[in-house]
Amino acid sequence: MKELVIDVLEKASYLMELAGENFFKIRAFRNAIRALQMSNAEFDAVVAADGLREIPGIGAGIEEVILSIVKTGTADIYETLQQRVPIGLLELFKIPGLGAKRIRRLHEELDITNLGELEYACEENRLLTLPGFGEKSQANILKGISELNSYKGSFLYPTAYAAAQELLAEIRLLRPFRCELTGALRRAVEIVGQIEILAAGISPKQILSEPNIFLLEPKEEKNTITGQTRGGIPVILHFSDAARWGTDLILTTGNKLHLDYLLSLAKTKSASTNQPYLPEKPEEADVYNELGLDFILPELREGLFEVPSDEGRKVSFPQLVTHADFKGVFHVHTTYSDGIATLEEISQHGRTLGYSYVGIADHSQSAFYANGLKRDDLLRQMAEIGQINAENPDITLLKGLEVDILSDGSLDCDDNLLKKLDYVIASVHSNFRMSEKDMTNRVIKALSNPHVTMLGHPTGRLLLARRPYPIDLDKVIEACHKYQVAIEINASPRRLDLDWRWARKAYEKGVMLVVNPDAHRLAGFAHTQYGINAARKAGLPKNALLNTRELGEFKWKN
DNA sequence: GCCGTTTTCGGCCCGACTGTTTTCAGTCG
Repeated sequence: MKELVIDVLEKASYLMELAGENFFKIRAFRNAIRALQMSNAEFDAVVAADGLREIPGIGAGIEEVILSIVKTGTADIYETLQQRVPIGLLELFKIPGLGAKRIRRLHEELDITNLGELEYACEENRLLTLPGFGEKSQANILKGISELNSYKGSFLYPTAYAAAQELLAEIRLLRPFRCELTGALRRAVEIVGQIEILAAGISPKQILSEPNIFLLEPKEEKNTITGQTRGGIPVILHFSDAARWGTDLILTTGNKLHLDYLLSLAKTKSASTNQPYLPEKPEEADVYNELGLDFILPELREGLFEVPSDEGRKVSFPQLVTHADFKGVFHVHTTYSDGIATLEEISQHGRTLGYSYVGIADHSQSAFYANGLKRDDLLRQMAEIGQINAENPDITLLKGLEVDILSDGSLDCDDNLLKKLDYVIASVHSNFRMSEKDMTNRVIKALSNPHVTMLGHPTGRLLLARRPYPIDLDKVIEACHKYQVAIEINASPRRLDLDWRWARKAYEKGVMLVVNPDAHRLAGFAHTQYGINAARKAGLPKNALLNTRELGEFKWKN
């Protein structure tokens, strides 16, 4: 319900911008949305207890709107706005460089009402006729549209995973012999195109006739059922049986390169067809054993690190890192900058999670948009951390800072202050459009500062939203090794940056890695698991991650 | 529209960059 409310409020706020409503009214809506997103309280319970007004940012007006959405699924203000502004214009906000004012002009002067019409107008050079729009704007818009199109049909891991778990639970109620998640989700890939599930001891017919299993446009085909979830995520249900469960689980888990590798080790089925095949076995491990391999974890099956470069040699992995190995996490934002949890709450939460330390790292001063910490704020925060630590001997909050790397590679905080901190994360948050060479030099210069202990989200990518900025990661990794700086695997499911493919390279070069939740609220601590998934995909053992060190075992610099 | 008072109306986050201008509006983080 909370998701629906936020969705309607968000759309309404964008429509208000396009309708030219009062700027501060729009901001009030945005603040209310943020307050709802950040609220840890159970939304339905708050509504039931008539407690919406107690959330700061929600007053009488927005309360009424929310209650209407809860009751009817929509609100008058939203319906009225839709009469005034074409809803298709909302997509245009996703194009970099387009905001409300320019979108409004595209609508009023070129009669554009959706993404398709805008693309067509660009192709006909009609944007050039508008004052304020030039060739570069038009080219950038076209580029933005083609990027958006390339994201279609892709879903972030957590979105697909949550929907898949729901579906799995519904199917398991029918008591199949076995039923498991498979495909890219089982391999914990950060972006997936579909949900795949393998079931045994149940027929397609049984599933199709079960009213509680929701599938949009279900189709039965060649021993599979395809369809979509409510959220429009494509689903494939595969069917197997007990005798060849292991084989089918491997075949559906993939990926193709991994299967090609397995097939290259397999026998040919018959001399006449010359087709290799995987042995039919009830368990996955039996198949691998038959091929002369140890069991390979699903996360590693990408046809990359698990495949030996020299034919005939076996690759073996050490025990991969798990959350149980974690002693603590770093990179947590608080109410001092743009987080919503207090230091006290974070300390308590860290203890609940069984951590012995939690690293605080708010934004530095130049991050105005995030209420970055000025010198005095930082000193005040450090004092408060000292106090909380004194009162809670079993968990330690570490004094840190996520300092902005400025355009020239200098840091947004002076060295005298930095040296007072337990650790420092350096991150790029501005001026992304630099040449690869300049960006690489910028970051390496920041790494050379002796107080920097970690490099934050090294490529700035936002999955399905923003491409990484150009940067020579080989050189950056080399510099991290030289200056003894750890590289962050940012566990936000939208970032997962450093990418696991590169994390493997950094590990092989002897660079320390660290999974950072980049939490802005208590619930954000749960993102750590996505970062661990990435670390496991990179084949990292416990000792590759700083998080598995005990407090006092950090050796930042030699 | 929300908030907090100087209690019923005034203030509400800022600076850099881009592409377009020819001095600046719009966007972004």
